Amino acid sequence: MDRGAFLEAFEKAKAARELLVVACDCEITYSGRAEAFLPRGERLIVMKQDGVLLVHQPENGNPINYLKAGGDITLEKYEGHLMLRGKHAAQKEFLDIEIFTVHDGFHRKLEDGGKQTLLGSEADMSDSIRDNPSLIGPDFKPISREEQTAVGFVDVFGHDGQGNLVVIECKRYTAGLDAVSQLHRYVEKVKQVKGTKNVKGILASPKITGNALEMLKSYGYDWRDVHPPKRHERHAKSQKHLGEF
Amino acid sequence: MDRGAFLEAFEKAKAARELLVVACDCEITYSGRAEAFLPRGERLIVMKQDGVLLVHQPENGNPINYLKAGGDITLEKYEGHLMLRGKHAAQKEFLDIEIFTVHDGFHRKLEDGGKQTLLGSEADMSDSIRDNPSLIGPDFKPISREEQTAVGFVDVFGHDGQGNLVVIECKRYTAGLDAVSQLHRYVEKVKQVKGTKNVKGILASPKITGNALEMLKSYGYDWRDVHPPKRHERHAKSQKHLGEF
DNA sequence: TACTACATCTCGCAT
DNA sequence: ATGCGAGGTGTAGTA
Repeated sequence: MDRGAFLEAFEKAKAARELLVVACDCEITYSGRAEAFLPRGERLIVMKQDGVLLVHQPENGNPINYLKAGGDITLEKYEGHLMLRGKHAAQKEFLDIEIFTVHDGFHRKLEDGGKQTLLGSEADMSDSIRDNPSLIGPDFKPISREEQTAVGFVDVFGHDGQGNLVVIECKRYTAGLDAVSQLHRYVEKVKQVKGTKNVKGILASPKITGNALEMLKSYGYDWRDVHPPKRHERHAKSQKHLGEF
Repeated sequence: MDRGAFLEAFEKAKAARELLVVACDCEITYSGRAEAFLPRGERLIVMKQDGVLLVHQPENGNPINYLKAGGDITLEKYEGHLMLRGKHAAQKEFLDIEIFTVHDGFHRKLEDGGKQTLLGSEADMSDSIRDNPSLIGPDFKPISREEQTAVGFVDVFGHDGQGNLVVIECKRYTAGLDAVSQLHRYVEKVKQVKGTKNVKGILASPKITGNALEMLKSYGYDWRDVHPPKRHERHAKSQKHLGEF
């Protein structure tokens, strides 16, 4: 793909708000929330239909450089080659891509109204606990789930039928020190707002690190081994549930 | 691009570990850390040279689906169209992309040994404080920075010359409740390890939320308005520094 | 490997 | 717009 063809392709793509993809040899400067420089090399550049700009190196999952939607992207001749400039006035940032050689590329309008459905999130986990409180303990009675009460974002909130409030924080992966700190914050807040010291803290996750468990115990909280639900597990649970009747 | 050409392109790209890019109409199923389904629509699929697989919708910055390097990717005929399968045995996850129509695409070996240099990270910020302790206060004396001591990950550690140890947590953006919790964890750890109660906590960030400031004060800690360094600021600082001699 | 914390985090949701 | 927390977070650094 020669320079003229790419300039033309870019203008068409920009005007029609099409996806533009190009493999090229380039050098990149970013300035905004930080400052960055990437010396010359071959990368994949993607301009999406909403103005998102991505630069991918040939390995690793994340873009090495990017600009969010809402900026302005231009392509112009620059000292014998090309300069692709992304400017985001609102955020005072820019991404300058000096393009030396354009290898391959295309542009096209993509039609996609699809929304992904996802099962196994932390929200699904707190749903699961609310619907199956015995996962926490035989006496646990859920009151609310992910409710925006005066105490803030508590994943599951309940009581134990023995005069204690119970605050549960869920993590869908290994719980670390940060999760314990978060739980502690919620428990302290509940104690303050409800004006009681009878508040138990429970961390529910499929795993917990050693240091986190130690810190959890030092606060007097407990850990429960709970996994985020998946389809087959939910299915198995439904069967068991049906069997109970 | 017809089906046969894409099958051939895929096999060449896979064998030579080349970048493969394709715009297509597809339907996607993921199972692994969670379970997800994305109904039919037009997307951009990228297979990188290390086996990373990305699916981008025409808008938004993040891939809607992906697989990390280390898995196996195959393309085969499937019920009259194509199935691109990524399997990651180690992580027990798979990404199945049923491709109905291939629109555009190319494959190419990209040569890129470039590493990005970046200024303005949190590490740069703690460097800046160590080199310029007056950013914290006239009496602050830094001792260590990001050192892995018995106290753990403390961004900047020092004393105030008045018998108090000082723990500083840096955030390059607005500090929230999580940052205060983190600082609190470090201060408590230092008190415990050093066997003293004379430990001050300081949160250094360009901004802090109201609730975070309130929580910070309730612990008796302080906030300092510090910005992550940028090139021109560092330049200005160097000039000032030179001027001091 | 496990653990920890950063990230130009991004994204959605609620106030 | 800001605050807050999740994320299939990813990634780097260290023990």
